[in-house]
Amino acid sequence: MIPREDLNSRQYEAVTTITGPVLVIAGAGSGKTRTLIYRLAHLIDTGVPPDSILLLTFTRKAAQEMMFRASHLLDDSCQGVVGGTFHAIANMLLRRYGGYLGFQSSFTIIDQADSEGIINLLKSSLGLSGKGKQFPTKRVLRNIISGSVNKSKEIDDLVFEQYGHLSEHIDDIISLQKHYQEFKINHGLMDYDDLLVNWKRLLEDVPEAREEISQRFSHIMVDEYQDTNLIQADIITLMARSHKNVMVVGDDSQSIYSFRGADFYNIMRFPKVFDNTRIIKLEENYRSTQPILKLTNDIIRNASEKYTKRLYSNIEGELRPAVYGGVDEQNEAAFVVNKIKSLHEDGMALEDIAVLFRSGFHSYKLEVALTSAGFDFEKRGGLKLTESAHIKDVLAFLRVVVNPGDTLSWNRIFLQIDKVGPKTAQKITTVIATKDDPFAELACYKPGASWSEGFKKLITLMKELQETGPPASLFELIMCYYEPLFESIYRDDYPRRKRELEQLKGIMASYDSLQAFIDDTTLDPPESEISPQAVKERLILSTIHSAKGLEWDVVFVVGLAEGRFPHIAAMGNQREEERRLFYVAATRAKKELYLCYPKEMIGSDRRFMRVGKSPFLQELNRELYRELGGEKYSGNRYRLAKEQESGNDISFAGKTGRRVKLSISDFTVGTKVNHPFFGEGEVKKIKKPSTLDIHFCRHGLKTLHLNYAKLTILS
DNA sequence: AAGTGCCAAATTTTT
DNA sequence: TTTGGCACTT
Repeated sequence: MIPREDLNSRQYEAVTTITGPVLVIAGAGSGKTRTLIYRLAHLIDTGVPPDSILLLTFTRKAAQEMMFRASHLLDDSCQGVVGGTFHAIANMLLRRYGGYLGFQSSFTIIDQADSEGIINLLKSSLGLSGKGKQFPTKRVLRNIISGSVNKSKEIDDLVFEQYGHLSEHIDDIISLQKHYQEFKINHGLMDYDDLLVNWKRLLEDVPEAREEISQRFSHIMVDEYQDTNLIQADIITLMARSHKNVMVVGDDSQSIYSFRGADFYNIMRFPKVFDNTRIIKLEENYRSTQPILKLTNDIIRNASEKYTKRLYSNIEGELRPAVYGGVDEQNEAAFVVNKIKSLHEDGMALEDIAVLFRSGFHSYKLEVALTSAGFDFEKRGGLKLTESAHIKDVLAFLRVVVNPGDTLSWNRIFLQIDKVGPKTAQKITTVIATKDDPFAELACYKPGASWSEGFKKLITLMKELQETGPPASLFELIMCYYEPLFESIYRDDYPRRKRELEQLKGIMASYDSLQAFIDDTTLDPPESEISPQAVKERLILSTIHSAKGLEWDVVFVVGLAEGRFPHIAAMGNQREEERRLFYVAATRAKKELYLCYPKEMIGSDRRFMRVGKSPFLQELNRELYRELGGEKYSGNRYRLAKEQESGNDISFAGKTGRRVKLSISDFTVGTKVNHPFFGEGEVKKIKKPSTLDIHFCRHGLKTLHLNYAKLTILS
């Protein structure tokens, strides 16, 4: 039996006494996932076979976390429980039942970049490229095309309201969309949306499959229900229709994936879809101290649309959250590094600290500062290993072996050959890929004189690859061919990429089915770091999106500046979503919360510009936080931090290396200098350790630090 | 017509 | 760090 003494009465009720549909609406840190896991335990205790229980979540991280916590609480009894993201489950089911829908025996799942690639390809072949101004941007187009899946009646609104000037292109857009769908079907490709659409189609159109699947999963539980889109909600409804053993858990204030079609109204609809739904509200917060909770409640207070929950906490603590305004990004980073240093010295484990930010690149400055201060960290969000060009190159070989109709991968392979450009590659691709046996076709293809040698090598490789062995040996074969090409393509950072390929080899070695490997690398791309479990004692840097559902003792949120957070282009509903994003970030903190922003940033025009604190910070009640900075950190301590930093890391001050390092004695009042951003200026004042006041013709008076500013002396 | 090389520009979030 | 455009070469 599983101990359940830490459940409150309502959670206990949800877990044990309720059968049939349950909707749990719960605030941040109220033990949503825990309730799910206890229910899982309860089901297993009462004799439900583990492998007939389906646990669904939205993100990979959440799925991993959930399964980890389940295994932690249930030990071996959770073996066989099926858990994962919607897409991973969809893939599993479609591989098994896809025949009912007339799928070819092999299909390849493609990622966002691939579908954009197809769109571009079609655009040019349909004569729609060029003069791009009137045609939708990549992102708009993507929304139109993928949006058609979830809310097709809104396409017209989207195009006409927001992009009214596109109305003359509506036929082009529709034909592009049609071609895109055809292209995918003809080449055995499926994107993320297709997985769900086909899953739903299977459940709707094929009664025997629906029956079998419903019986296979007699109990369904969904975490983060506010992140599901309409199709996913429909799938849940269809799957649970016969037994109604479904429990969903969500928090409307944490809905941050609407850009993907997630719709938190699904929560409100749930009781209407399932009769006799029991609704349970969990309002006690078990995560954060009262002062942090007060602030986070204040963040969401200003939301224009919300379902009021009054969160309360019984966790003691007096420390109010802190707001720190740095003079610039370096200073902001220095503050975070200093604070982490002192926390760590006081005995706080690094893995209990996290730094969160809006976008992947907001942490660049901090990453440099942390590295030079000797901290090891793990970055989450941003580029994944499988998204980099060299990995995709290698994967392309494997993908054509699995799915010979995969035009995109063929194209990628041909492009690697010297003297073959986009046109030639496409020509070969169109000739061979539509045939029944592209490999045989390839062997007969007559290459041009200038690149016949490389092409012959490719043919040899492809022959060898077809005599399939285990994935690891395929990798060896590919590398024999690819490595020489690879060295010449990526001369600059050859070693780093080489290391990543080694990593890929390690991952492949653990698979014995090539198909499984290909699917996993698309649905569940490995992080670029090696064995995340092995290294524990590490600080986490993460985008807020990837931090969802997790918690740390101490949380820093950086980059809370005007124009950066909320994102500059976010208006209306999107802006509300940014606010919820901020809410999610702040509610990750258990004991201490620091909100930081730089007062000066480098704008897109490569000039410094002053920015204020984020509007979300401005509207907060002043009494709920402490304001740090001013005296304490802009003074000595700040300079100290900067000097330590630059002392450890010369490359930061003069990355180019050719710049002679100037010392304070090289300057006198009146020295004319040049600065890469500010232009020409004149030294006005020399301050203590190595700081100069310089008047710039175009930007006025600036205080610059010698170790940082890339100054050259003009006279 | 295709391929190469260089410089400039931009870079939200994720299944 | 990767992509796009432009001029130049094959």
